[in-house]
Formats: sequence, structure tokens, C-alpha cells
Amino acid sequence: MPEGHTLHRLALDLTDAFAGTHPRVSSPQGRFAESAAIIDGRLCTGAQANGKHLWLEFEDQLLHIHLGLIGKFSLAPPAPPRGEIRVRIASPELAADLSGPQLCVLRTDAELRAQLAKLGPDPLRPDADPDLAWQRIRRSNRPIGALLMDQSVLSGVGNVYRAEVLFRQRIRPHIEGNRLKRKSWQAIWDDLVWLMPQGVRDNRIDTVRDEHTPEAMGRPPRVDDHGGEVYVYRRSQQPCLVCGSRVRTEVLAGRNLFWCGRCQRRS
DNA sequence: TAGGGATGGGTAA
DNA sequence: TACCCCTCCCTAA
Repeated sequence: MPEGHTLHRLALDLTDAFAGTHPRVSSPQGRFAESAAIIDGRLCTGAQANGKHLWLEFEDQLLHIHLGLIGKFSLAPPAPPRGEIRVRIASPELAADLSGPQLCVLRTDAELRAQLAKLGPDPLRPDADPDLAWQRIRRSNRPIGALLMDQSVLSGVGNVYRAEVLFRQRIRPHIEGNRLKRKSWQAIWDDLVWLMPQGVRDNRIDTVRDEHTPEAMGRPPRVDDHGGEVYVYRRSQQPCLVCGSRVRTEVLAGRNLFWCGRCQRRS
């Protein structure tokens, strides 16, 4: 379930669990066995995230992980591995099991920096410069709904935050980057900077706030299969929580986009 | 039991 | 744009 908030949360949890310790590192599935042996028992100094990239630091070796679409990391008291576990990082108290990652590889500091250099600003990092993203957006004729998903424009936003932040700011997903108003971009960025830390804190994406909360509207909370409270994501054909018209869907940038054609008219 | 989908992204064409 | 990989889970048959 990985958008940027998931990775930042994992970095915090992994740091809490293993920083300053010498965890055992193994590969129950076997596909990471050789590399696991290299860092097994080494001092772990912490974990960090940037966009959807996550890494653990073992002295001069960095374990670089990208969960992709289906990757998962679970932290729990040690138990026999279940399923295809690429990597287990374990202390006597906790085992972190990684399954289905798109990427899981040891890197040097220089190699990792080269990877991260390709990423646009991450709303979850305090040093992020939103103007770097704006300079790309204002020169592009691609729709903002595609640009938000492009990790070289800005990093960490995935399909849920894309749909939800555009809804919350009432922006039409199809407006081209070079026709988007600067203040609209600022509103998107500011909203992500407000929303995503809540995703890290709660470990899920909730975007329905203020007067539109189900409680405020006299309905029981509706939690989507993905585990959060949302306006439009995966709500195609259902009534918009704000105006009641049907939520629309189409594929944009290779992924299912959801939006309200009546509420989202701003550029 | 087979097939499809899922919050991602790299590569080839 | 199409296809591929990664894994798990739900649905239809």
C-alpha cells in the first residue's frame, strides 16, 4: 500500500526498531541471500525515505528498497516466516519482513544519491523546494493529473493522493501543466504538505476533512478497502460527497483516475 | 482452480 | 503505449 507516507512511516518504525543495534539479516525466500550475508550482524544506524524510496543504513552499506505496487514490509515479534519473504531484519524483539519489493539491493552512498537525484521534491521532506516541481509543470503540456504521478516532477504522490488532492483543491485533472495557475500549484503543494504527514502519523490515507466528514453529514464513516476515508478514489459511479453527482473514472497516465466533473473545474 | 486487480515503475518500441 | 516484474487476495466458474 505504498505511497510516500507509507515509506516515511516505515523509515521511522525501522529506525525505532533497529537503529544502534546489530540486527540479523536473512532471506527466507533465498533471492537476497548473498547480499543479506554481507550486512548480517552489522551496525544499523537508521532508515530514511525520499519519495517512494526507502533505505536502511548499515555502516558503508545501504539497503535500498522500493516496494513497487505490491511490496509490503511488516514489523512484528519474530515468528516463522509466512509467504515469500525476500528479507527479514530481526532483533530479539522484532522482525521486519519484506515481501514483493520491486527493488531490494545493496548500494554505496554515491549509488543511492544518483538514484535520488532523479526525484522531484518530496512534500514530506522539510528541505523540499516546490519551485523545482513548478518549473517542470509550467513548461509541460501534459495534464496535471499525469504530472502529479511523475516522480521526477514531485515524489511521493501516488494514485490516491493524486485523485484526492485534485478533488480537495477543485482542480480539473486534465488541465495542462502550462495552463495551470501558479496559485493552484501552490494550493496543491500546501495541501500535500498538510495531508501527507497525517498519512505518516495514521499509517493510512484520510483526506475527508471538515464539513464533509461522514459524521458531520450524519452517516456512519465509510472506510474504503484501501483503509482510508476518501472523497473520490475508487468511488466511481457513487455520488460525490459534496455535490452528489456521480464520480467519474478514466485511465490517465496508465492508472485509474477518479474525479468529480462538477466540483473540479478550476485551473 | 483460474483469472484479475492493486496505492509502482522500468524498458522497449 | 504495451509489456513485464513483484505477491496476495478476492471473485467467478
